[in-house]
This record gives sequence, structure tokens and C-alpha cells, in this order.
Amino acid sequence: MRYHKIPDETVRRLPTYLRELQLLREQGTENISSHELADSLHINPPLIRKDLSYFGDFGTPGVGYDTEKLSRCIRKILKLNTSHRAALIGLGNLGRALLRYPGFGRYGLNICAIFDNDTKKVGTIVNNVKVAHISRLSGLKRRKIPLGIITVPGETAQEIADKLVAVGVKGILNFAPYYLDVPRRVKVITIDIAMGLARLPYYLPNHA
Amino acid sequence: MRYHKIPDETVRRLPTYLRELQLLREQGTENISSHELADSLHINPPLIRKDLSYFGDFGTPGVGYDTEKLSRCIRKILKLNTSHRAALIGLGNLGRALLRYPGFGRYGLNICAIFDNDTKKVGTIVNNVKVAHISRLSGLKRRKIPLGIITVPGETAQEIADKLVAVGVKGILNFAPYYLDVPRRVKVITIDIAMGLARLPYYLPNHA
DNA sequence: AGTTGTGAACTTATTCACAGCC
DNA sequence: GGCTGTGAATAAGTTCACAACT
Repeated sequence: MRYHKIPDETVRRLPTYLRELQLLREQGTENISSHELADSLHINPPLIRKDLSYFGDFGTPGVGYDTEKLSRCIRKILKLNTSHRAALIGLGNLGRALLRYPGFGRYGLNICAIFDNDTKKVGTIVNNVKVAHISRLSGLKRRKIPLGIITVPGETAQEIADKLVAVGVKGILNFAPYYLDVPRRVKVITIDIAMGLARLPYYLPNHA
Repeated sequence: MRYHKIPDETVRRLPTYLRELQLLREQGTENISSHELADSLHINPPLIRKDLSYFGDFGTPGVGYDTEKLSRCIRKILKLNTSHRAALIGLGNLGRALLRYPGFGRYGLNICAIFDNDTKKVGTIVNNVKVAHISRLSGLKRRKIPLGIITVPGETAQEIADKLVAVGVKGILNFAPYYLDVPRRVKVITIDIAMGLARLPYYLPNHA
């Protein structure tokens, strides 16, 4: 395999592959062809093969992919094989929903700090973590937590992002509907739920 | 403007433009150039102009775009100028977080039915809507609700989708981590939160 | 026979560059 | 002068088609 720049879209699809592979393993499927996997994800088989080929040769010609081996490899590519500590900022409904997500632990994310600006929540224990006030965020510095998850509702997102960067965070998962300005070295993934909402009516038939 | 097929990516960006325009209007900005708008969204100016050009000529050469007029036009394109009724299925933390979202009403989505399978929640009133048991979903048929929002946690998502389709829903916003098989005429937008989570560690520097 | 991995062809999306307008 | 709208050029992403392998 020669060198190729890895498309962002490829990285975006890897978690989907992983999810399906884990489902297959639970069902006892030990081997799968790109064609079968593509069918269940409703994409084309060569796309899967090309995506995987950027990272190595994981399949066996004439046979397919070993589900156990391939999911292990994808986990390694995505760095999900080791656990990463993350701080959650904003313990509203969305924050709580995230904490309950089984996927959280499954992807090796370990929420080891929670912040909120509501003094009623501060001091309570959630998921074995004591909730701290947002003003204590700067205290994270010495703990060298690599990831931050922003689930504050409004305009304070940029402010929080600045603090997270100052504290040495390397990646931010942002649920606030704003573009976050951060240094190049910090990766931001924004999931704006309202944006999905806003484009749904577009696809409604016109008479409706 | 000649006929062009409208790229999906264009539709995906329109809500972002709208969000920024509304922010600008609140700040009292009445006019903006594609360059300024592009700067604040961190994209290139011609992309905005091209995206908008698929739908008409909204700007004034030498001047820019009238923020009020342009947001009105985008709302119309996205069919956000009229209100749409939606059913919410799954009143967990995520469902509740969505109901609280101010963006919900802002985008003309009117949650007028809520379903859950927890009998403790059935009968309670949330957002002026009485929560019904999921088994009552088929009763929606005569109400002709065009949109469904799936926030059930697990594997039942496809089952719920089938019921929503049977009841005449035209669009589904799906938060469950599964591909939903529906007839072509029904549009599904899936927002898989865990997928964002799973790709964040990939971008961490290797030594971390 | 069946499947992978991959260069080449194709398709889609973005950016450029500039004519036309205010 | 400054900006929009857009065809043309470029870049990015996907699909095809097939050699190589089991």
C-alpha cells in the first residue's frame, strides 16, 4: 500500500464500521466480506475496501475479514484501544444523556471530571464523579486531561473552549451551536443537533 | 440562474447560514457580504455565493446580502417559515434535552405527541403534551403528523421507524445508532452522537 | 470460485477568476 | 471600488474493473 492522504470521510466512516462489526461479533459472525458489510451499512463494497486499505491489509482474499481482528484493528486506528480521560462541561439534560450512553465507556472514554455553573448541582456525585463549579476548570491543568466535552446550552461555549485549551485539552467534542476558535493543534468535532432538525422539513413533500 | 441539481452538502450548510444570520440580526447588522459571513463560519466566500445561487439571486452586487431578507429566504427554502408537527418517541434524557432546546420552536417544530414505553412516564404532561405509551403509536394515523423524532436508546429503532412510516410520517430524525430501512419517499436524517465520540481520540497526538 | 487491494475512470464538491452590476 | 453570480478549473471522494491471492 503506497502512501495516501487519509480522507476525512474515511475517518468519519470507521466508527460506523466498528459499530457494525461489534454487532456482528455479538451475533457470533466470525467472518464477513466487504460486500455483506456494505449491504448492512447501505454503502458500496469498494468504499469499505478502499477505506481500510489506507491503514493496512486487514482482509484475506477469497475469504473476507475476520470480524474480531478487524474490529481490533479499527479500534487501534481510532485509538480506542486505550482509555482516554475526558471532562464534561455542562450537566444539563444533554450532559446527563451522554453520561448514560453505553457507547461512552465502550469507546474508552472515561469521564473523570464534571463541571456545571449551577450551585445546586455542584458537590453532587454523578457517575462516581463529584460535580465541580465551572470556575474550578483551571484546576484541571495539573491533571492533564486530553479531552473536553462541551454541553453548555448557550453563548458561553467559546469561553469554555478557551479555558479547556488553556488547561491543555487536545480534543473537544462540542454540542453547542457555534464555531469554536481554537489553536490548530486542538481538534474540535461539533455535533449540532439543531442543524439536523432544521434541515428535516426541507425534504417534506411540498403540499404537506 | 440555470438549472442545477442541488448538492446535499449545500442543504446541509443552509441551517448554519441561517443560524449566523439570525445572530447578526440580533446584533443589529442589516447587511453582510459573503466574505464577512464566510469569515465567521470559517469557510470560503464563493461557497456561500454558490450555495445561495442554486435557489435564486438574494444579494445586491457591490453591497452584499440583507440579513433580514436572506434569513427569510433561507427559512422559506428550508420550509421553516411554516410550523410542522412532530412526534417524539423516547422520553429519556436525550428526548428531554431535545424538548428543552430553544432551537426546536425556532425552527418551527411543534412536538405535539410524545411516546415512551415506561408506564411511569405515561400520562404525565411534558411541554403541554400528555405522554402516551408506545403501543398507542398507531393511533397517530388520523392526525397526519409529518415528522417523527426517534430518541429510543436501543435496537427498537427500526421497529419504531416502521410504525412511524405506517402512520404516514414523511421525515424522521433518528438519534439511534442504526441505519433505518424505510421507503424511498421517507427522508431519514441520522445523528449518531457516539460516532462523534468515537472519532475524537483519532486526532489526539500519538504520545498522549 | 470467491474475495481482497488498488490504479484508473468517473462523479461530486469546492475554489478560482472574472464579467456584470450597484 | 466593491460585491454578486457563475462558468471553468481544480480538488476530493467514490466507483469501476481487474490483477493477485486463498
